[in-house]
Amino acid sequence: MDQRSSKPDLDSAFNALSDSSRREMIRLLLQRPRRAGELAQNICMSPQALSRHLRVLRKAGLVAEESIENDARVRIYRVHARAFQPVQQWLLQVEELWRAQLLAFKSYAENAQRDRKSKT
Amino acid sequence: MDQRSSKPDLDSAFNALSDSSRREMIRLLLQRPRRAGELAQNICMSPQALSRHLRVLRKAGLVAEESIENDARVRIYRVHARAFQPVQQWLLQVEELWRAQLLAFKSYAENAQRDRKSKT
DNA sequence: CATTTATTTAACCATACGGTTAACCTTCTC
DNA sequence: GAGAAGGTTAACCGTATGGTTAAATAAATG
Repeated sequence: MDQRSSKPDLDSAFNALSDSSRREMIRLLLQRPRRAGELAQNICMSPQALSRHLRVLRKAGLVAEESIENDARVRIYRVHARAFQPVQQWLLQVEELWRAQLLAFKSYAENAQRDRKSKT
Repeated sequence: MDQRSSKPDLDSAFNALSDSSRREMIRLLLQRPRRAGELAQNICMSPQALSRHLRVLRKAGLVAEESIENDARVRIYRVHARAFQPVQQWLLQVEELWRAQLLAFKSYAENAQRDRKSKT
């Protein structure tokens, strides 16, 4: 019955996206799958630091690593777009509830206005 | 020229959403604006802890507090839906780039297939 | 005015995060 | 095989986060 453990994927996904370097990495990996070193050049960060960011993204399921046949040392990173779906979905739900709140307020305001008119 | 300081709003927004308790608070506040105590009942959390979560949401701009005329002790919290827009927008951009990547792969695959056919 | 009510802030603590340096794999390359 | 290349992990350290208890604020209430 612990609420905090109900959606660990959303937690880690949102958390992974809360860092601008990681978002930039996502953006670069969306252009095309890249090697870690390639990212390090563009992000201007030490390979070690970048590797940790990659691990955060990997654990959140947002990126996947795959080997390449030529050189087994390098791993290619690719965005796993499916993992964004829960995030998108949550935000869409927010939008939906927001609209419902707007409608509720609108009808409330209209009722209040009608009540004021009938009172005078 | 510091990349990390370019989008502090997105950072704090994503970070604020990376906690399931805070997401639940958002959900409750979307149903209707509520007082802090009301949230504490539903979230099952000490008022102090909840207040800090509220501050995180407030600093991220996701919720706004407003006073109420009846009792000036209580503050009503309300979702500030506009603040979700940058987040949504960023994710939409991801989706867009993802589609571009899909198209690129598709054309690559088709070319490869055509090349194989023409070779035989 | 003292008390209760509603909530936030302060102080404290344990834990988590992020960067750096150094060490470690693994696989090319000679 | 020795060494270099490409990356990841380990150890360390400062700082941020989150919860708790206790104190503070502010206003309704008796």
